[in-house]
Amino acid sequence: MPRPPVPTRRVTIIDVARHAGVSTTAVSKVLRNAYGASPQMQAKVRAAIDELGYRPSASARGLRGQTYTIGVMLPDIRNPFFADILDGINAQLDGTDYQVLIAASCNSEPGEAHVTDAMIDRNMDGVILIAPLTSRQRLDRIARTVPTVVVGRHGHSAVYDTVADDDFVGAGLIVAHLAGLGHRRIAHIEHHETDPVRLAEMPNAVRADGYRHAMHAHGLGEHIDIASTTYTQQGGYLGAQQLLARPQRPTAIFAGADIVAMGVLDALADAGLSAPSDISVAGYDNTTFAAFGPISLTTVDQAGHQIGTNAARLLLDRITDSSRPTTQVKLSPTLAARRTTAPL
Amino acid sequence: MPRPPVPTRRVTIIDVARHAGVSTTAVSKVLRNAYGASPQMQAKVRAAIDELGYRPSASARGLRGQTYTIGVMLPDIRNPFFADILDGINAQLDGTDYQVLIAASCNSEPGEAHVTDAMIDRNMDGVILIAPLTSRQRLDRIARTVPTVVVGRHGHSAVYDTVADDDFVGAGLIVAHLAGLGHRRIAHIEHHETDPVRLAEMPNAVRADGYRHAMHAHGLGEHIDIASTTYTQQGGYLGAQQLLARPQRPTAIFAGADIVAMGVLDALADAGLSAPSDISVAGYDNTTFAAFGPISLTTVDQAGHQIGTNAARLLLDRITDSSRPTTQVKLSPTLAARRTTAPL
DNA sequence: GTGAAAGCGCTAACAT
DNA sequence: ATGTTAGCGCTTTCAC
Repeated sequence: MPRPPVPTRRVTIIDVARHAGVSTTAVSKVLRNAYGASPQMQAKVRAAIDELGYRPSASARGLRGQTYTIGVMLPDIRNPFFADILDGINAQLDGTDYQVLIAASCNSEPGEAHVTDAMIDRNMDGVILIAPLTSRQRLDRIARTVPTVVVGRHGHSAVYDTVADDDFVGAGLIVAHLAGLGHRRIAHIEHHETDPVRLAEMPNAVRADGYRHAMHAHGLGEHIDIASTTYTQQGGYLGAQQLLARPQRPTAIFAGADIVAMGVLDALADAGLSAPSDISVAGYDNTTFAAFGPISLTTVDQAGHQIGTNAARLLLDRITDSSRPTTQVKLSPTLAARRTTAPL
Repeated sequence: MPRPPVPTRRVTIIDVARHAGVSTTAVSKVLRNAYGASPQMQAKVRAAIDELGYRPSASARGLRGQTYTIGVMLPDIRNPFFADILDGINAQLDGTDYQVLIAASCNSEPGEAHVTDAMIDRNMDGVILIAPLTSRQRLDRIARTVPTVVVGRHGHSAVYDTVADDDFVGAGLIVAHLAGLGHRRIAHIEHHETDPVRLAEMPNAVRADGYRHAMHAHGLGEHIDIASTTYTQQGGYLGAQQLLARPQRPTAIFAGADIVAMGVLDALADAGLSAPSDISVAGYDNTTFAAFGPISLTTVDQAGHQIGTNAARLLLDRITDSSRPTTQVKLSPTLAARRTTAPL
C-alpha cells in the first residue's frame, strides 16, 4: 500500500553536530579528515554520523569545495576496449572517496563540448577524456578549468596529462608478425584523416604511420598499400573490397581496428574466400569478441587496464597539485596472435 | 608556455543580472522558463547570458531545486545489449536540459548500494536502474527518495515504474524455433538462482520458466534438461560439458545469454563438434557480436532501444508528477534466426 | 583544539 | 511583471 510520501528531510551536518554536541565546523573537519580535531571529538562525531545515517550532500560540498566526483568521457560504449580502461580507472579509485561517472556516446565535437561543459557545470573534481575529437585549443581550455587527463591521443600539452598506447609500435608488431609468416603484400585499412593536428595526434593516423614505417623496415616499401575508409565494420567491408579488386591482391590485410577486421571477414566470405587459408587478417584493440572461438582474430592488445590505472593516478596527482608539470605516459602494446593469420 | 593559472571566477547569475540591468530573480526565471518574464526581459537576459558565456552551476541549483542530471546504473558495461538501452535513453532525453551520467561496474549488491547512494547524494533528479540485484525493500526505499525506473526486472512496485522485455515469451520463441526445426531434445543453460524474490523477478529465472513452459506446450516435457551454471562464457562452457556428458545428448542447446552461447561453442569445438551440424546453439540478447559473420548466432532480440526510450519517458513523467500511479511496460522480443541453428 | 559566522550560486516566497 | 531576500548544506576564515 503506497504510504503517503513522507518527505523525510535529509540529515544535515547540523543534525550531526547537535547530536554529537559539537559544532558544525568540527563535523566538517572530521568528514574531510582535516587538521584540528581531537581523537575523542572524531569518535563522537563518527558515532553521531552512523547513528543518524548522515551522508554529505555533494551539491552543498560542490558549492564550496570538492564534489568527490570524477567524470569520464567515453566516445563509444560499445568498444569493449574502453571497458578495460574503465576497469583500470575504477580499480585505482576504489577505496577513495571519489565516484566515477561516465558520459557516453558523444561521438562528435559538439557532443563532446556538451559533455565537457556538463562536467564542468557539475563541479567535477577532475575529468578523464578518452580518445577525444575535440580541438587542441578547447582541450587546453578545459584543462585550465578542471584537472584533466587525456587518454588515447598522442601529443603533448602543458596543462593536461596524457596516457596512450604506442600505436606506432603496435602497428609494427602486426607487420613483423605477418612478415615473419612470409607475407610480403601486406595491406592496411586506415581511418581516413585529413586534419593536420589529428594526423599527428589521433591513434588511427599513428597506426597508419607505424604500418608504413614497419613495411619499409622489413624491406617491403614497394608493397605498401592502404585503403582509406573508416574505423567501422562497413569501413572494413568496403576497404577489403577495394583491396581484393587490386591487380595484385594482398595476401594479408591489417585492419586498423578489430571492428574493421569484422567487416573484412564479411567481405572475404562474400567473395568466397576465407581467413587465413586465402588471406590472413589482423585487427587492433583485442576487443572481447576477438578472443571468441569462431572469430579468433589476431590483433594487438593495448594494455587497457593499465591505461586506466595510470590515467586515474595522474588525475589524482593533478587534483592534489594542479601546478605540477604534465606527464606523458606511453604504454607498450603486445601481439595477440590467433587463428586468422597463417604462414603464406 | 604554461601561463600562470588564471583563476577566472565563474560567471554567476548576479553578473548576468547586472549586465542585463535586471534582478537575479528575472534571470532565474528565464533560465527555467518560469512564469513571469516578459518577452523583452527574456531577450535582454538571454543576450547577457550569451555575451558573458554564463552557465548555471549544477551544484548551486541542486541545493535548492533540480540538478538536471539523470543517473543510470549499469551492471556490466561490456554487454552491448545495455548500450542499446542507453542509446534509447539518450535519444529520448536529447534536446531536454537533462544530462545522463552512468555509473558502471557495480556487479554486486554492496556495489549497487554504493552507486545508488552516490546518485542520491548528488541530488540527481531521477535514476534508471538496469537489471539491479538490489533487494525489493531497498529498491522501494530508493524510489521513495528519488524518482526511479527499474529496467529488466519483472515484478510490480507501488513506488517505481518498470520496463522489461517479456523473457517468458522470448524463451518460448527459441523453443518454438528449434522445435520447428525438428529438435526434441532441447536443453537449456540457466543462471543458477535460489533467492525466492529473484526467482520471480530476475530475467534469467523467467527465461528458464519460459523454456519449461514452452517445452511442455510443444509436448516435449519429458525432454526438459537444464544445466544450472552462470551467465558467463565459462558458465556456458561448463554447462555444455555437462550436457554433452548426458547418456542421451541433446540435439540443441538454448543458452540463456549470448555470452553463454560463446562458451557453448568453445565446449563444442573442444569436443570436436560444431554448430549447427552436430548440435544447434541459440543465445539470448542479440548482442553486437552475435551478428558477426563467423559467429552468426541465433538469438533473441530484446528491443533495447525501445526499452531505453520507454524508461526515459516514464522517468520524466515521474519527475513531473511523483504521485502518479506506477506503470509497468512489457515489450515483446523477437527471434533473430541465424546460422548456429539448423534442421535436425 | 574548538566554534561562530560569512558566504558559495541559485531558487522561491514574498513584497511591491 | 519585477525586485528583495532568506535560505539550501557545506567549507573556511578567524576569533577564542
